[in-house]
Amino acid sequence: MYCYEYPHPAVTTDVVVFSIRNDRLELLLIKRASEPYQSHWALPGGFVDIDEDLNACALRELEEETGITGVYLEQLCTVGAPDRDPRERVISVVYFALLSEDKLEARAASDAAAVAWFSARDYPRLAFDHNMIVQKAHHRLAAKLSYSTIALQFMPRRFTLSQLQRVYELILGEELDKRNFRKRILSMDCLKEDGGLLNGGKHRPAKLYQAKQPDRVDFVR
Amino acid sequence: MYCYEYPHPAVTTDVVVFSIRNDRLELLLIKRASEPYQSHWALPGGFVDIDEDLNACALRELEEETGITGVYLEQLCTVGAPDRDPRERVISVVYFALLSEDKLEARAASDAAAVAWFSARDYPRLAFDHNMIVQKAHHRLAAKLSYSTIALQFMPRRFTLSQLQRVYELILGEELDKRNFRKRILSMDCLKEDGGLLNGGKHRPAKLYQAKQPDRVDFVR
DNA sequence: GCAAAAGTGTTCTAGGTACACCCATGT
DNA sequence: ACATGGGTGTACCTAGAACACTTTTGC
Repeated sequence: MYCYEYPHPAVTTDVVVFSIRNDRLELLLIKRASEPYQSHWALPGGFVDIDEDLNACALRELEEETGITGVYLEQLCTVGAPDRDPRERVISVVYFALLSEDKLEARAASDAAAVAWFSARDYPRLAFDHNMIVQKAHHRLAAKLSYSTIALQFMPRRFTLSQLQRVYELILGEELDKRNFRKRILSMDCLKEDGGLLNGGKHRPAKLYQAKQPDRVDFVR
Repeated sequence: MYCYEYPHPAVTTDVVVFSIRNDRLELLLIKRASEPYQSHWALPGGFVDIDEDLNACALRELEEETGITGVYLEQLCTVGAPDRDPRERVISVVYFALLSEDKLEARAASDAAAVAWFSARDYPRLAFDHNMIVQKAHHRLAAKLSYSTIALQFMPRRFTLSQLQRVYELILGEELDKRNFRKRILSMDCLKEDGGLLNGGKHRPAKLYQAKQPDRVDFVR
């Protein structure tokens, strides 16, 4: 037992994990194994250890519950309405994480009840206030596309400009002009030609590119 | 005594309060009355009550420690390095608040040890990780000037365009062109002419304006 | 040879920047 | 009358938007 002179809230981290899969923006959810909201879908997350940094907690819970590591992580907001969890007062520090499909393939293990990907435009009613949180995360993601290199976090090490354009289109929900897109991306000076070509289908092969700084998100424009 | 099966961190809110005073951007700090960091300057803030919403806590602590109410409040980030407070694990939800000078005059009471305003460009070494937090808040404030109507939160009910321009200049730290500034602000469609004039000094009186929606911060551009 | 995506430039438009003079008041 | 800040318009420039055809491959 751990006792305090004044009541203390519990603190959790939750993570909104996005990836591009099946030609759409998808969202990783877990099925809750226990009450409250048993068998409801929810964001992965859990309680902060008493000596654990907040983002370390987010990464640990993500790995424990979904097997996923090596993501880009960014703090989104902190929610703490007094009645958001029926058990006790819980304050949740929310992160959003972005994941490229190659990292996704490599680590598909899980120790949670159930883990599944959902379309970010069509997902079930979630536990707690998680629907509102996902909306907020989606909004932030779309906003950051226009003034940062954040979309590169969705890309595998090598990719074509058309693949990158498709990522933009899926997140923004609108088609973009190919020539203007290439002009703009290349002027950001965040990509380098890989030298390789991708022989995809019955058409001209596409040049492969890599991010100059795959682990950084830079502000541009 | 309040006891839990697992250890719980303490949760606080801290508030970075900015205002425009003495023709500069200033910052409200309190002098800590007790350990740790006794008699160091720090951000106003304190522990979240167990049934209290987070922003309600920020507003309450602000009023208790500085007498200030009626501010614009926005969540900035949450910090929680395990060793940031020597007493116990403390996670702090940080807000920033903006205050117009007229609200400031009206409520100058205080129940804290000492309260004082400092230049946002020259303030002392603060308790905890508060220096880093203030930097972050200043940065966010400057960024939001360019894509929102946030600067209006610094203005009294009635103000002139020159006064508003001065606010922009003080925060950004650079002079702006008068004609371009007026064109841009008026094209945002966030101001209405008050009808009144301000007879300031030995020069032509200035038109007074009011914010169309004084309690909202809108995104523009 | 045909279907399919890759790759490539120019024109137009709008918004931002640079810039100088007259106006209304107080002293 | 003069000193002070208030108020106004235009020319230029740059970045974003619109837009169509040739290239290279697989089948």
